[in-house]
Amino acid sequence: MTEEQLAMTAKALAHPARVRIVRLLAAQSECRGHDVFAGLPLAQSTISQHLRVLKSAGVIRSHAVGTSMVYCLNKPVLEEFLCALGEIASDAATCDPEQGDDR
Amino acid sequence: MTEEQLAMTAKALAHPARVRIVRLLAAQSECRGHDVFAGLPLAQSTISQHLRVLKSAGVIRSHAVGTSMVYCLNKPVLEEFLCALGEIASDAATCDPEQGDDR
DNA sequence: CCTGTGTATCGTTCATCTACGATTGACGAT
DNA sequence: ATCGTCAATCGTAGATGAACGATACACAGG
Repeated sequence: MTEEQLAMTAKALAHPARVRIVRLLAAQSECRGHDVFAGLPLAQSTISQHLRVLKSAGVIRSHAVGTSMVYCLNKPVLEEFLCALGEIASDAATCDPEQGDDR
Repeated sequence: MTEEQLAMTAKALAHPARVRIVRLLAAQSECRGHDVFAGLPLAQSTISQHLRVLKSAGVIRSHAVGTSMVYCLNKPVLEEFLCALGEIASDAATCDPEQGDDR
């Protein structure tokens, strides 16, 4: 995974409202738009925007059901992201103590 | 981990230059400032700023050695982040096909 | 046909991010 | 003392993000 791709996915997750959405979707598998809108203390238009960000990063997917939308996590994308980061982390030696921060 | 904390760490990783830095540090354990500055096609001041972002999110640590700085990953922080996200992802059912995106 | 519901999009405002050059401050070496 | 090196910080310009209300559109129900 390139640095751009990693950064893109991270950016999609870089806002509390979006993390919340991801958690909602994880908790209930498929989730109607109304439930998402009701699950956050934000205007509908704002949430719609967050959904778009998540979707264009590939973190979630959506499809219409009747008159409304259903959103769900795109698990593979999330997993690939975790995997790529995990590899980086496991490469790292556990840079020991020397404890404090200086300067 | 709260949504804010998750989002904060994600935000720290939400820029290609910062992902790059994290990769550099993972690759060489401890890394002199000069090497970081040389490893990216950006001005020194810009890189220094990115380092600060990573550091204040707790993703990296630093200490002075002689006249220069040494940076290293803060592995536990990275791991906690991965772990928290991993739990979310594993909660999620694999929201099947219905394939396409609509609307 | 009119109305309401469910979402997306537009336009705007304010805040934050990114990048840079210039500057600063600490330290070593000459 | 003077200079060069290393890294952080300042100040600024331009880009992007976040939030909102208003509006637009598709469709279902009456």
